[in-house]
Amino acid sequence: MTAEVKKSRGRPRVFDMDDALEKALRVFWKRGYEGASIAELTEALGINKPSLYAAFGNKEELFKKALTRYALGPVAFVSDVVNESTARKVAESFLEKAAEALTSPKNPKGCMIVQGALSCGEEAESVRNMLIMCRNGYEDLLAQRFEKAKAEGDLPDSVIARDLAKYLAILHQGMSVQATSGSSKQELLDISKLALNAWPN
Amino acid sequence: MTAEVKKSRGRPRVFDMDDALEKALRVFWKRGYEGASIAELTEALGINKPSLYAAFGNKEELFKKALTRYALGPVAFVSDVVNESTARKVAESFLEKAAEALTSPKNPKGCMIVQGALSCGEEAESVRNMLIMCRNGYEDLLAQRFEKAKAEGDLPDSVIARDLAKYLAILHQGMSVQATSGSSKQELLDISKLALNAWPN
DNA sequence: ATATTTAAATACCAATCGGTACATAAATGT
DNA sequence: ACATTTATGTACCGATTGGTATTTAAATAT
Repeated sequence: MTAEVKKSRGRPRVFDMDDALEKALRVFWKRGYEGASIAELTEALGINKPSLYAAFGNKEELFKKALTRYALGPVAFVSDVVNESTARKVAESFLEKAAEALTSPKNPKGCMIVQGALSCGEEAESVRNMLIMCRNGYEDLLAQRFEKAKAEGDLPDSVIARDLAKYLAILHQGMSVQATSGSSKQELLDISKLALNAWPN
Repeated sequence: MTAEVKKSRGRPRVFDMDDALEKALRVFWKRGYEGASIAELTEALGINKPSLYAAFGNKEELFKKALTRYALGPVAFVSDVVNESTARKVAESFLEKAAEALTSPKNPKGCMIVQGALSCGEEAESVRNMLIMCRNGYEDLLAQRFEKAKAEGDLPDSVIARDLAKYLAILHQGMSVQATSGSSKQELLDISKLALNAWPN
């Protein structure tokens, strides 16, 4: 049995909401929240404005939905890497996956959570704050993982888990900027290797 | 003798161009290029639109002038630190000055060259490219300094100067994002210290 | 068949965007 | 005194912004 039960009442939607959201995600990813106009979005989705508003609410809600999709897709690796067996491997894996994701030729360069609304007008402040929470969120995830590593004796007691997490977050965010400046995956991998020389024993 | 010779012909300008440019800089610094509207700029400068256009050309030219001022002011430290006596001291000084500049309570958080137009609409692409060139510019400056250090025997031949420069650039750019996410100067200094553990002997 | 439900397409909205025409005010040159 | 030059303030420009009202089309329920 295919799961799709389509006994919907009225006129059927002519576009696929999942496809549309993916397309919207890529516009926001490339342009940022402010830089993505409704006109560019509707053109990319191949639908008219009223359809977009009916399906997704408004621009901010569309962005939120795209962001959720982004978190579950292109940056899902963040929640994966904390399952690595050692703190060192978490860091290595995190940076490697980041270098890959930030420079993939299939996608816009850089990270949507970093670049989506770093500086913006007043009307985009709520989106900016959303992204700040996202960034702090994955940093916290890493910090918790490194706390665990300390408890397990995988990391010395002397290290500060939060510092390691923030170090990785800074590297990721800096690499995101670099990716939009033209750095290649290999360059980012080289710097990742260099950066890991700072890792505690 | 005060240098000001004011035998200007027509009606005198009622505002100080230097003050105005400083105010414009701070608006762009906080809001980014797209996020700063002409309305917000004229309000901050305390002048009317025609005065702004007469004095500075248009929005993009005003941004360029503000950017030049920014480069000569808040981020002049980049050209200073390369005069440190050793590569290690260059790196230490660079990161310390960056942490200070990015979190100063007197200024908007973060770096205008990093955040001014990371993601943007099509009409701001030229500004985006300007900022990319700025970022690559100071990275090049550091790379040259580290090449010199290698030639002097201050750094081992095995290190790649460009990698060290890019590492510092990534740290700076990541720290800029962190500053806008709420990180304090002390936090950034702590991470800087940690990051320097990766420095070659 | 017909009523009901939902989506599509067109056309429109006020507000804001960056940018200017134009008349007036304030200075200097002759 | 008067022409010239430059800046100011008001009022305006077309284009674009995010967002809707309204009509029409396409499906199901009865």
